[in-house]
Amino acid sequence: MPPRTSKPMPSKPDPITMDAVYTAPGYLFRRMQQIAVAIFVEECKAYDLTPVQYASLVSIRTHPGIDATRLSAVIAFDRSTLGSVIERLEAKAYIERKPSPGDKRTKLLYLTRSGAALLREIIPSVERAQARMLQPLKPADRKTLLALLTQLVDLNNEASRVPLRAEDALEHLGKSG
Amino acid sequence: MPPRTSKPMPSKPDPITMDAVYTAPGYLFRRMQQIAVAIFVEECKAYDLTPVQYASLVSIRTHPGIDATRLSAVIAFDRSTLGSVIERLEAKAYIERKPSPGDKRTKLLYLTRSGAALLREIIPSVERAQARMLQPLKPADRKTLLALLTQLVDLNNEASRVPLRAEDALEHLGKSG
DNA sequence: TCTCGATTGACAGCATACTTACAATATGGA
DNA sequence: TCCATATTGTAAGTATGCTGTCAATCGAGA
Repeated sequence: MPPRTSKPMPSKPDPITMDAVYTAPGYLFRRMQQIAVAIFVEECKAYDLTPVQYASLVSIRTHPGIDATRLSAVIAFDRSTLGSVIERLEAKAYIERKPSPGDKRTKLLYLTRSGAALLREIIPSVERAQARMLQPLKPADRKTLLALLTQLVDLNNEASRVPLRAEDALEHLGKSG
Repeated sequence: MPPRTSKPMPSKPDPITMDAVYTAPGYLFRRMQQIAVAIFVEECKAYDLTPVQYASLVSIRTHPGIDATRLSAVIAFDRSTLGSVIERLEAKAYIERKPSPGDKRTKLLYLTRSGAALLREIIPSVERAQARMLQPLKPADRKTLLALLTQLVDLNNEASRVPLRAEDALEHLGKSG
């Protein structure tokens, strides 16, 4: 509860408003990201998994044997950040790293049995979290917001430091040589 | 949309899609935040100021003599994070910390002359950055997105770990003793 | 007035998210 | 074949963003 002092307001010099911050798109995006992470963590706290770790696990399940660099392109993290994320997931025994037979530089990523199990279990919590983020809006507005955001993120893809390179960039993973 | 083709992938086993990630609101918020920061930093790189530092400077200009805890409420950072932000701003000589006459615990924050000057200079770059974030959308869609996002952030305020407590919570700053 | 609970700034620790740099390795072209 | 170039994982460094904890201080009620 904010302290509600009901004093008469004397002289505050020129109350320049905070609107330059509060109405800026960048501020709203940061706030919304903060809120989204808080909701995710709260809903999933029984599993001790962060949003980033969750996205990584889903990607590894979708692309078993992917390497770290390609994984970073698929979920739009930079390689450095992803390195420590992978370390933590490996420490928790949700994934395994195996040396690539063809390339001594790369290590291939696989879900462990326990990682796959966790993923199955956590999905309801994740869905609850995702729903809660948009809950306050009217259903029609949720659809509108998601559509506009999807569009904007896609059109701005190249503006980010680590653009998303979706599955198309990974076709060679399926090839034989 | 990112190139998310549903073409038949030959030798990939059971191509579980990434849609569970890509269409999740939380993922879109994270992506958009990434993009927004990248655009801000790029437009403002001549000034070496981050979005968070900018918001802090604006708040201190609006509320001269604010203390760190109240500043954290006004821009919705937690106190720990803000501590290091303030340190950096002080190291760059954009702000000063002065002991509070009434309360030995708090230190009051003020813009320096150089901080005020920087703020005046950087505003065009910040506005360019904010505009660029929404640029790819049609003007009507920009308005819609901003309106929905403003609404959502406000309605979800309490869900974040550090809810925004706007100027209303700061009335006592105007008091004399 | 005195004491207890709250507040404040500081610190340690963890987890993104980015930068640059580097060694090991791979690859393509002369 | 050999070399210039590129890629890969890793590391160090900076900056949010959160969790705790702590000592100093403040303020309100007994």
